[in-house]
Amino acid sequence: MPSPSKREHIIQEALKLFYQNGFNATGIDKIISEAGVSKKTLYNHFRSKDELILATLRKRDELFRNNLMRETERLASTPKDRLLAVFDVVGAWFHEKGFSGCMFINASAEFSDSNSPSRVLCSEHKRLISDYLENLAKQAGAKDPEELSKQLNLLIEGAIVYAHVVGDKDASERAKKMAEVFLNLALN
Amino acid sequence: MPSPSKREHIIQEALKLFYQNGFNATGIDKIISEAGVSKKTLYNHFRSKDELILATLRKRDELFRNNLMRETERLASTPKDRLLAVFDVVGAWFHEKGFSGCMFINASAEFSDSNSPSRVLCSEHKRLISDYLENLAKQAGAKDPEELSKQLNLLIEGAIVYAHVVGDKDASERAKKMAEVFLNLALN
DNA sequence: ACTAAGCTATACCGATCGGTTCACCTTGTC
DNA sequence: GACAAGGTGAACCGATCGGTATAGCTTAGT
Repeated sequence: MPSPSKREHIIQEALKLFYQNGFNATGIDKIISEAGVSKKTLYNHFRSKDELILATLRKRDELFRNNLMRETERLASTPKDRLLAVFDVVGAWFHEKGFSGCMFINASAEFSDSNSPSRVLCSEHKRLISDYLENLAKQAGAKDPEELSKQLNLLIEGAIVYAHVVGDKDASERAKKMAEVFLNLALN
Repeated sequence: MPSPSKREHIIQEALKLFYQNGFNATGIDKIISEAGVSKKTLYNHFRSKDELILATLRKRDELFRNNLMRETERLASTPKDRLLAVFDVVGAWFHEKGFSGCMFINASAEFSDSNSPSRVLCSEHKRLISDYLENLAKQAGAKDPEELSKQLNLLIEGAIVYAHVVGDKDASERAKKMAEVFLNLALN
């Protein structure tokens, strides 16, 4: 059977290239040369480029959300503090070199069919983050946890766009201040 | 000299295709066939695809901001009301069929070099919208018009992403309610 | 009526796209 | 030591990419 570690390695390289240069702009040849793998091996693990993209997005979702939760819970201990700490985590992300916006927003920009597996995954990713926030909001005792989580999520998306398109890396701080307002409104 | 109307027509078709299907995914051949124009004519008006993209983005910026201002000023008469009406205008945009997010966010996702002319234009577009909001905020008597405009802009970007990626077309209403909070804080 | 310019249509260019095929090499297993 | 499986590297496929060249048609200006 094909080696799982090879597969993982291909996905790792695809992650970098797709994120840095986009999906359509990144060719299969670039990926295999960067991964140091033969074309046949790649197509042994993935039926097509589309499937590789899908696997890459799944990996990104996993890594991103795991990191978000881990860092959020490391920075703060109460649910309320954590709902604010989320903005510090994304702020640190903005300042990472190589930051190129949200990979799922980027993917949604490139794939026009909103029913395609990739687009569905993008939507799912956002929903899962919203779920995490909603859970924290519940624990914090918010009146309407779903509404609060959607508000905070909207602020996060706005900050990401601002950081990426306009280059305002401090957008997370503005969003955090705005989040405090709604947090206080929701918690009493 | 090349006919300006031909040039305009090419840009119109490019606008549709680039917006609906993305920049890299839209080939020159598709554009000329859709525009009913020969390849030579296109390259008579534009040195390269990059230049056509740039001209298309400039046109989009012009059309989008003109429409935003016109509709905003049609829907409301006082500066404060107009700052809220902006969210109704983008809400109507979300519900248009063929809505595919913000063309400048999409372009920023496809072009990785943030110093490229296209990316600079994207950043500029967002700044010009922020300027418009700031002007309204000033007229409304906001304490810190620049801060308020950036807050509202961030809400707008968040709503756009939510509407496009998640498909929640009512994100503009949530953003509007959130905007009211900051509007009231800033106006007194 | 002649000319010059802008147009169309088509063929063509080299490069690259996603994907397949083939011959060979390496590796672990019985 | 034979064999199967997964790997490599390179050739190859048809299609498409952005861009150029050529030949002929239409139209406006003098």
